[in-house]
Amino acid sequence: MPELPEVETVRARLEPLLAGRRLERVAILDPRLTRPEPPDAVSARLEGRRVDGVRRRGKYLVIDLEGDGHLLVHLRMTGSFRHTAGSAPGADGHARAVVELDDGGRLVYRDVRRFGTWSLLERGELDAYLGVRLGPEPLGPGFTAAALRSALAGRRAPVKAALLDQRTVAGIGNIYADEALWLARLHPLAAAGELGPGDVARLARAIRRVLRTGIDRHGATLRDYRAPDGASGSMQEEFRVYGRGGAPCPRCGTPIAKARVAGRGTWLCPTCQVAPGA
DNA sequence: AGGTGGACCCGAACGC
DNA sequence: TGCGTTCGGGTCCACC
Repeated sequence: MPELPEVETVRARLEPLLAGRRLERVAILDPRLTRPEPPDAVSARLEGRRVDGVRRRGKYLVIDLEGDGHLLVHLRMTGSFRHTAGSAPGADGHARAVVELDDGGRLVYRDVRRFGTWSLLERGELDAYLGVRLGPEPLGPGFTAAALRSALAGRRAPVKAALLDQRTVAGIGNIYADEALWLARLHPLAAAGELGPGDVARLARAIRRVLRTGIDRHGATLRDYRAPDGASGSMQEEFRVYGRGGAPCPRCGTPIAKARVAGRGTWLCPTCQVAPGA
């Protein structure tokens, strides 16, 4: 659900609301959110600090705080922010945290399934934390066909499993993995390490293209995902295979098939996406 | 060592 | 209609 394009959309909307603001009051309503840190300890360290900016790395939101602190937010499946200019009600049963800003604005963090996480990292901890978890940014200069080729080399896992591994490349989830593999005409079960240089080059291009389109469309709103102003994305209208079992492949008309790969629902065109060994 | 599958969570969709 | 069951999805972790 929130994958790179959705998180980037949230980042872009959050940045102007938060940059330069001071966090006056922070109420963490669900202790799961900051686990294993006690919620009161985290809110005490957040209160009174100014926000320097809001960045994104993979699917993580990085809220930079004065004094080299970083609030690292992962929305997982259903996390979302909702901003109101005044201290309007807003906090329903799924609110997990409420932040009051020094301009009178209020930010409510909601998360129906409670998988999302807030981690407050201090000086020097951020790079180590992200470094062991994330590969290159797919839209940054470090993500080239050669880089992807070396990340996939020798791996026997299905290429889809490798794409879902955030250390291969950061920010791809189930939806954009299926879309990128369709665009690159690769079967999700193809062994990652056995793709040819041309396959990998097509895949790298396809990844960048589906993610850029996702950002242009402000993400995909299937159920829960919303931007902080409540707006929906429209990327779901651009899906070629994801969730479209039985519909004709936009390239060849063959009905889209549904399979299970790496434990995930997987949609593909059985004609244009070449099966392994075929 | 690298890959796989279950746990976590809960609303929605599904099946009888 | 109403109830119980299954599904999904990102990441971590135990297991193979």
